[in-house]
Amino acid sequence: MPKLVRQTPKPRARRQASEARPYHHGDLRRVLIDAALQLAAEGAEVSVREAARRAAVSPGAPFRHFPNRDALMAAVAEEAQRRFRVEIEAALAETPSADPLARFCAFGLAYLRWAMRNPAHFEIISSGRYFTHGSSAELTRDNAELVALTERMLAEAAEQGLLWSGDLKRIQIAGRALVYGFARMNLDGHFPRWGVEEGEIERMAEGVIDLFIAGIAKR
Amino acid sequence: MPKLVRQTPKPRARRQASEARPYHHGDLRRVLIDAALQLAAEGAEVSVREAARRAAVSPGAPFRHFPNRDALMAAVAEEAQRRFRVEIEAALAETPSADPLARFCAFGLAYLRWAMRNPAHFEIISSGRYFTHGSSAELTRDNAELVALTERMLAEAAEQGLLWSGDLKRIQIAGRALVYGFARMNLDGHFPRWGVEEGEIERMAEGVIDLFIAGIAKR
DNA sequence: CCGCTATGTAATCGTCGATTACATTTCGTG
DNA sequence: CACGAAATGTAATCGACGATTACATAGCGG
Repeated sequence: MPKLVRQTPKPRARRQASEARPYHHGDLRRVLIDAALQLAAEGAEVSVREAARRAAVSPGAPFRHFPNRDALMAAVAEEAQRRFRVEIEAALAETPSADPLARFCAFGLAYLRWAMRNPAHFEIISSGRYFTHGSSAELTRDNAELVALTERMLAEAAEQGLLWSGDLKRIQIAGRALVYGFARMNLDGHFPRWGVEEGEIERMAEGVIDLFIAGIAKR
Repeated sequence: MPKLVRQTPKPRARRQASEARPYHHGDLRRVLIDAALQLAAEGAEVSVREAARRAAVSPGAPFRHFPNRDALMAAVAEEAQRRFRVEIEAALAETPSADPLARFCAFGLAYLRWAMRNPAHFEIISSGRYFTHGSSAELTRDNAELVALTERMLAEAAEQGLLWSGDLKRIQIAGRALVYGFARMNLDGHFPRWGVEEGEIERMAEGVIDLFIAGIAKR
């Protein structure tokens, strides 16, 4: 076995013209984000070095694209958040009900479903432990849009006299705490301790959302 | 200033008989747990080495008491959980109301107050990322007791006809998701993004709990 | 064609968790 | 009381990681 040799592309072996790689590696930034996303999805620790390994690149290379690990994680979070938002909006598009509470319910369900099917991505987005959250304007904006979405639903519901309480902010926070808490209980492995079986979780999510809606609806 | 010298007890300078230190350092295990707790409370990363430094001991010493970092974190979690449980029970002792829903409410408030005043400890207990949760029987038992406590309250409330729904498990999970989610939103720094001011949080916690109670109460 | 900039490599540092060999203290038992 | 075993701590070392630096190379534009 030859002793590990310098692994630069051979001097005059030009790349095939077919693939237009603009630079040495060809958008290493993108490849690193994807590698990190995959790492997260596998439940593994996301390290800059491992992402570099998967991109077949030296350990120092990523730092040309991200000043530090935090910045890579922030980029990963932005990508995950984008997917999250797309899925939520798709689910809402499939529920064009006129009833604002029905849409509120659909939102909660889509939120929980995505969180439970993409636990690692959800964690990166929401936990605020992988990077400094103030840094990403895109993340903040994306999140604010989703918040505004539910605000509108609730305001509409209030206008139509569907709610018994007029404190919309309180309802808003409580609703978010409910779905966020449920998602995190799943993420943090609380459900086995609570006697909730694996296959039972998604049904329980529906039940919990229904309970909340019934709790705020006019009686 | 003298150059940091080996800090072993002087050869024949026997310790005062008053304090019975059984071994070299005198319950290093205890000191390490306290150091780690303090580290967490400061918001710093909890590393075995730093705990060892604070205990003025070599980096390898802690491994005589904990097989690995996880085990140290588990011990820290047990200590934190113990304090958590003590505080909850004290709060309930101060609320000897006959009304089970009032006690349920007091439980939720005590839960949230502790979580918001000891964020790092709450995180270690609940996040399941600092150690493998299956390992600590004490933690599991402690938690199960608190769960049983709220179960009894709810069962009592149902007996007295205070609830409109009979699905106690669903109510239980929803209630837990609500307080857990609220605590984690605070922990994960979500509230600034939600326009909730720092001083407003505790009041909002009360409001959210009241909303939930009102939502499950007989109408 | 030449030089500038973007990008990647190699080498290095300090920290961490973990393991091992060795030293010292404590304790129980004969 | 002495001595050996067990408990406890130290020192040295390993490999992985994040990060920085000096250097090399590819591609673009004047």
